[in-house]
Amino acid sequence: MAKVYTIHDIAIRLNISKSTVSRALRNHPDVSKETKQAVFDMAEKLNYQKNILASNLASKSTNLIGVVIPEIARQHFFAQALSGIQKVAKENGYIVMVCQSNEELQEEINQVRALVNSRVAGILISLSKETNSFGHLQEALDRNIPVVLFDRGTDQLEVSQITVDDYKGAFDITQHLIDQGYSNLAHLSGPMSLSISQKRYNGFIDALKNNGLNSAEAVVYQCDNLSLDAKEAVDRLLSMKKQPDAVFCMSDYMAIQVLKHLKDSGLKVPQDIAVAGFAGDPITELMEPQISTVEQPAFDIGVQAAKRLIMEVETEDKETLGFVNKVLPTKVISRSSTVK
Amino acid sequence: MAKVYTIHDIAIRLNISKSTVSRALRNHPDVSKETKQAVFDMAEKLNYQKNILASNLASKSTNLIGVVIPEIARQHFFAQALSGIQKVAKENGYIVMVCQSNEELQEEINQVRALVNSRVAGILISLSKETNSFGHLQEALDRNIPVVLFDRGTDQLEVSQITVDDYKGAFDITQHLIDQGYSNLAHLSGPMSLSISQKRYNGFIDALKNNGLNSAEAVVYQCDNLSLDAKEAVDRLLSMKKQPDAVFCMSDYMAIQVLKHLKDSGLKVPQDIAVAGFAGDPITELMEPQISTVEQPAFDIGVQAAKRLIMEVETEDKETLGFVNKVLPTKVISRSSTVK
DNA sequence: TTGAAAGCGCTAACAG
DNA sequence: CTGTTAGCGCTTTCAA
Repeated sequence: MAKVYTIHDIAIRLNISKSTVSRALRNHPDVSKETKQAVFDMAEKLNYQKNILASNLASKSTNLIGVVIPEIARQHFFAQALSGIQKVAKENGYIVMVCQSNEELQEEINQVRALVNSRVAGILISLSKETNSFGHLQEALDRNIPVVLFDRGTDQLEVSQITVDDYKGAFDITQHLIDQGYSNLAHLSGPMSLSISQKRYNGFIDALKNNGLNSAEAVVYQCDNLSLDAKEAVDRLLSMKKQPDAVFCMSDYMAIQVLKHLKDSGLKVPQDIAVAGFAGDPITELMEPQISTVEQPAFDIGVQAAKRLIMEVETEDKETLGFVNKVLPTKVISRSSTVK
Repeated sequence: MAKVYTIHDIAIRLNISKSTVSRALRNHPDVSKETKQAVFDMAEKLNYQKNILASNLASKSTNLIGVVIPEIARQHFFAQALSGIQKVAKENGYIVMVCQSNEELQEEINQVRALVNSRVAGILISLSKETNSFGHLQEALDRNIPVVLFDRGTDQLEVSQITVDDYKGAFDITQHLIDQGYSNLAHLSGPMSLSISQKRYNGFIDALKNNGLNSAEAVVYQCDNLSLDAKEAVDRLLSMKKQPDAVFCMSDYMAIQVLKHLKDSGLKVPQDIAVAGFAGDPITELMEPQISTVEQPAFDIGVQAAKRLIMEVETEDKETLGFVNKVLPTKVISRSSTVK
């Protein structure tokens, strides 16, 4: 087993003090050029690796960023956002720890606690669908650990939030459906506990109203579970007296499944019924027909959220920094699933 | 900002020593029941949270497990495996740090170094497609940090490996294609630097031979890049003098894209040409036609790899523990993309 | 520009 | 069963 060297070893060999080595390694301004070079050389020679544990303990700060997301699988969005986060973290010398809440509040609480215990410098989180209390996040804040919400936010917590314009995205794609001549729209929504479900629902409803359509009669099938039973949903839509001619799903994953079951039921998309999703998952482009969706700047959300978090972590005067509430634009991608 | 209490605070209040508090908290056998209770109560009252940094530094061990995977997005397999890893880690009191190599060796090296620097207890890794040197892993091993490979292994390193029977999976699905009456098979393989590409290729070739088919003439389109240019690949297959009647893709993601382009080219699947994938991604079931694939026990791979790693971490006598090389079974899922 | 000394919060012998 | 004493490896005053 290879010997692990410490600043002590370097100091001894160079016949200087530990403190000087420590300073040199951190490129501290008041260490002479020569000393620094000597230290660097020796560090290189010994393959010295700083013990981050000790460093963090002594400096009472860490280079860790905790990320909590509902789930990685099945949601291209989160994977993309995560990439954005990792890029920014890396550029700034932070390491990210990723946790999944599996859409469960209790699990989210556990993960946040674990992160706080690991003394992360800050937390980036996208709330689980069950999250209706925020004590776990407040605990982090109380310990002076900044928290930034991304994508799935809440107005019950005073923290920075980077989200997407879910309302407008939903409004726009609904308008798109109407523009395409569909008039009897249905919406498969997500659990109303989720801010994004609410906003997308509102966008849908308002677009109907805006076009003089009877929003009260609009068919809305609410799925408390994000992975809905698509077959059941489709059967229900098809059994209505006034069958919808278009269905806007709150997620691409729902749309993919709905599309399948509609086709299995013998309907033609988009002739008999149009299908639209939300998220901009690349897989929508590979379906037949290609599915119209609302593109989100997933990677950019990650980037912005991470940048903001790091700023909050590194700013002494949090008071005057305040909080930011950034809403990024969405864009309708019109494809053949909604264009007759 | 809330005060963060330490064992010192508890000790003072209870008028006992820090060491006793430390022991009590860890449920050390030789602390009296009463003392323990008192300590627990006080800890609870103060909302004491152990400083893991300090704990780890003092004990020279951590409860961190580092995981390095090629990429999270686009590959359901890794997300699933990760879930398995997290489950086991959690059950055993470990926290996992996930890193992506983005299929790049340099990035993989950086991530492994960062993990070693963070003093992880062990590393779970699925090699990037570029990985052809193993110095970075050797460095970890030299520091007595166990490394366990999962899914994508190598025979150039003496470590435990948990993989899937790629060879047999490929062999079986090729046999399945032949059984269905296809005789002019093509294979879209991955980069040969990847053990899984090699094994799947070998399985394919051997199945052909085994059936008296001319394996030398078999069409193999090798994609150095895992995200192949499906259009180009399809065009090439279709422009052959002797057009293949079945194509076995080394990944589901490839299969999905190939399916799309084949259909765009006016071919009927599986009548004109059959398409099979590999991985068992749930999305294959939602395609039209549903895609036949080779199911891998993704979650279980994660579970087994994590269990083994933890065992290696916690065993003093590594010598007699040795290494394990576990190959989990695969299963052909026959669907309509390969059944006329 | 450098060094000495104290300490981050915890664990781990060693005594008692 | 409990306390004392040393650290873990690094950062950070405070002096020099």
